[in-house]
Amino acid sequence: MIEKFKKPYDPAETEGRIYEAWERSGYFSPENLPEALTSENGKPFTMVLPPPNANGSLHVGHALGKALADAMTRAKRMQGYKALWIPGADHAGFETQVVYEKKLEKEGRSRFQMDPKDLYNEILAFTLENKSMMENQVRALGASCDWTREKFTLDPAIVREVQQTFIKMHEDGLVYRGKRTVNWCPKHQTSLSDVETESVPEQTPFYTFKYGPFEIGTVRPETKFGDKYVVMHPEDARYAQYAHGDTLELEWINGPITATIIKDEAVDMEFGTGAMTITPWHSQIDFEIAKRHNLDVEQIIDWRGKLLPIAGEFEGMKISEAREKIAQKLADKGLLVSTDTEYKNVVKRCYKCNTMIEPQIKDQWFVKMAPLAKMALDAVDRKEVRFVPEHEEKVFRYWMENAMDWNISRQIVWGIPIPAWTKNGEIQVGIESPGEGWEEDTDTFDTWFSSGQWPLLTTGYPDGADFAEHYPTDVMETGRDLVFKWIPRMVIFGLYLGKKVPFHTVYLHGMVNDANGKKMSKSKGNVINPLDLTSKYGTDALRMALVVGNTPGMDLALREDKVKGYKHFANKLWNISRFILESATDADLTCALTESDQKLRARLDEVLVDVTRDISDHRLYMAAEKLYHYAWHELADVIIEESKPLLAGEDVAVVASRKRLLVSLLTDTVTALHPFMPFVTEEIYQSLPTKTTDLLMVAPWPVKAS
RNA sequence: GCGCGGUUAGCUCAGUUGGUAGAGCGCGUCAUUGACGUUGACGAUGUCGGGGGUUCGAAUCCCUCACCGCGCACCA
Repeated sequence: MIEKFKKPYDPAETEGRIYEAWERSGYFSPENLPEALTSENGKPFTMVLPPPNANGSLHVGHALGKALADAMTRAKRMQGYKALWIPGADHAGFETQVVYEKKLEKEGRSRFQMDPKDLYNEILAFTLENKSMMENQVRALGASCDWTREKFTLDPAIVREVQQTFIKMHEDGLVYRGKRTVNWCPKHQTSLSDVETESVPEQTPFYTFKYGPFEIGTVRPETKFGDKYVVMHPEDARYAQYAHGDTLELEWINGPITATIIKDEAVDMEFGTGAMTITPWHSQIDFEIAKRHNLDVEQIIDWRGKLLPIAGEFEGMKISEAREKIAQKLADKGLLVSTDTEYKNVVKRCYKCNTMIEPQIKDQWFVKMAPLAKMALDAVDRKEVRFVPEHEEKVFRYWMENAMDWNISRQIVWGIPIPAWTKNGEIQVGIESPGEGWEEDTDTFDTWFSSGQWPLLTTGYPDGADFAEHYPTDVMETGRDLVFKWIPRMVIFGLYLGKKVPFHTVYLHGMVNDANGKKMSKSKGNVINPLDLTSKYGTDALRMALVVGNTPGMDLALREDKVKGYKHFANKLWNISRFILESATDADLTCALTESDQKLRARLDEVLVDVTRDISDHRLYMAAEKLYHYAWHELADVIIEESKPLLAGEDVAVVASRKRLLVSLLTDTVTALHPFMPFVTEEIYQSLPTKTTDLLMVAPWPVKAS
C-alpha cells in the first residue's frame, strides 16, 4: 500500500508533476508514440487548437474547448492513432490593438501621437507576455498538445505564407482593390468587416422635410448637405409627371440648389412618401444607386466624424451635435414637415467601442466571395464537412449564401502587412518593392485573413511534412459563435489553397454562462476564472463539470456545486483505488474468474463498448457520465461492497478470482476515464500492478474502437 | 422583419432509430468510527409548455399557438 493513498487526492500536489512527466515523455508528438501502441492502427488523428487571442487570460469557455478537444485527442491516442493536437496563438489584430489602446488611454497616451514602429513594438511585447502566460494556462488545463509544433500568427514563416496567399489570390482575380462603401470606425480610424460591427436597434427621430415639391424622410439630416438627387421608383404614379434627368431649383439647408430627378427601382414605394434624396458617400444603398446612374459622389463627413466645409456654418461640428441643429434650421426655414420620435431603426456600431459606424467610401482590398462561397457550399453538399450539432450547418449555409465581398484591409499597425506598393496612383502586389519611388501599403490584414488559413499554416502548407500527413485535420472543436466568423473562412481557404476541406467534423460547443444561465461579462461581475476553480477543486473536476451533461451547441449554466461534485468523484476514484490496492495488490492476474465474476467483467466490457461508441459519435457528455455512474454506483457501491465479505471468506478460488476481478475493473475504469480526468487517473495508474506502459496516456484503450 | 435553438422533478440538464420518464444537486427517513472527515440504503415530487394530427403506442414524428434565449438584418 502506497503512502500517498492514505490521504485524500491532492490535485495541487499532483497536476504540475504529472504534466511535466507527460511533456518530458515526448508523447505529445505523434512520432514519439510507442510502436506497440500505434502499430495496429497508426492512422493520423489531427486537431488544431483554435489559437487564443494573445491579449488577456483564458476564460472558462476556453477551458471547455480544451477539455473537449483534449478528451478527443487522448481517446484517439490510446486507440492507437497517431494523435496530434497543434497549439498556437493569434495576434488578433484589431482586438489586441483595441485592448492596447485602452491601456494607452489610461496612461494618457494615444496611438495617433506615436511612431507606428514604436507602437508595433510595444504591442508585440505586450502580446508575447500574454502569449506565454496563456500557454501555461493551457498546460494547466492538461491539454496534451504538441508544443514542439506551436505556431504564432506572427511567426515570420506564417507571415510570409499569408502574404503569399494574398498574392496568389490577386493573381487569380480573387482579391481586388476597390473604392467601395466600408464600415468606418471614427474612433479607431479603421475600416471593419461586417462581422466586426453590431447592428443595434435604436429609437431615432425620423424627420420629414420639404425638398422642393417633394417630401423626403431621413434619420440623418447631418448628411443631407450634398443631396442633389431625388430618387423615386419608375413606376410610382404619384411622380409620373417627373422624368428621369429633370432638374429643378429648390431651397435647401444652406440656400438654393439644383436637384436632379433619378428613377431607380431600389426605392420602396411603400415607405414614406416614396421619394428620397441620396448621400452616396455615406450610405451603401445610395452609393449603388449613384453608381448605376453615374452620379456625383461627395464626402460630407470626415474621417473623424466631423462635418466638412460643404456643411457651411456647421463645418467641423460632430454629427451627434449637428443633427438637431440642422433639423432646427430646416424647421426655421419652414422646411420641416413632421418629426416622428417613435421611429425605430437599426444602427451599426463598432463591436469593440460601440461608436456609430460611419459608412465611408474608401479604397480597400476586397476578397471576391461568390466563387469561394460556392466551393464551400459544394463541399458541404458533398458531406465533406459535418457539423455537430447538425443544425449548425444551416447557420453556416446562411452565412455562405449571403456572403458579401470581404474587406480585408485595416488601417492599424498591429497585424500582417499587406504586400502591396503604390506609385503615382499605380498599384503593384508583391513582397519586395518593385523599385525606386514605390511606397509600401501601410494597411494590415483583417485578422481572420490569417486565422482563416490556420489549419493550413499550422500543418506547414504547402510543402511541410505535417501538411502531407495531417491535412485535412479531423475535428475542429470551437465555440458556436464562430460558426459564421471563423469556420467559413477556414473552409474557403482550405479548399482554395489546400484543395481539400480543412477538417471533416466541426464540433461546436455552446457558451458557458454563470450559475443562473446569464452570459458572463466583466460589467456584470459574474465572470468565472477557470484557474480559480482548478486551484480550488482540481483540473479534473473542472473538466468533468464542463463536459458532463453539456450537449454540443447548448449553453451551459456552470455552478460551482457541480465542480465540487466532481472533486468528490476524483476522491472517490482515489479511494476505490486505495481499497483495491490495499486488498488485492497481490492478485494473481492469471487465475480463473468465477462465473459471477466473469459476468461482472462482461458488464464493464458492455459499458466500455458503449462509451467508446459515444466518444466516436461525439457524445462525450454521455461517455463521461456513463463512466462516472459505473465507477461510483456499480464498481464502488455494489461490487466493492459485496467484495468485502467475499474477500474475508475461506474459498481460495473465490478470493483469488475476486482480487483479479477488482484489479481488472479498476484498471479499465481508470483507463477509460483518462481522456476526461487525465491527472487523477494517471496518478492512480502509476501504482497499479497491471501497469504496462510508463504513462497511462499511452496505455491501450480497453476495447477496440468500432 | 428573417433565421436558429429551447420549453421534461424545487434547480441545472440527459433521454442515440417512437415502446407507458432519468441523472446530478437539493429535500425526507434510516444507517454508518476504517476504501471514502468528500459514506451508504431507501424514498417523495413530473397532465415531458398549450392545442390538434399520424400510430396499436408519442417527451420522441407532423401541424399550429404561446413564452424564453440567441443570431442575422443597407428600407431612406
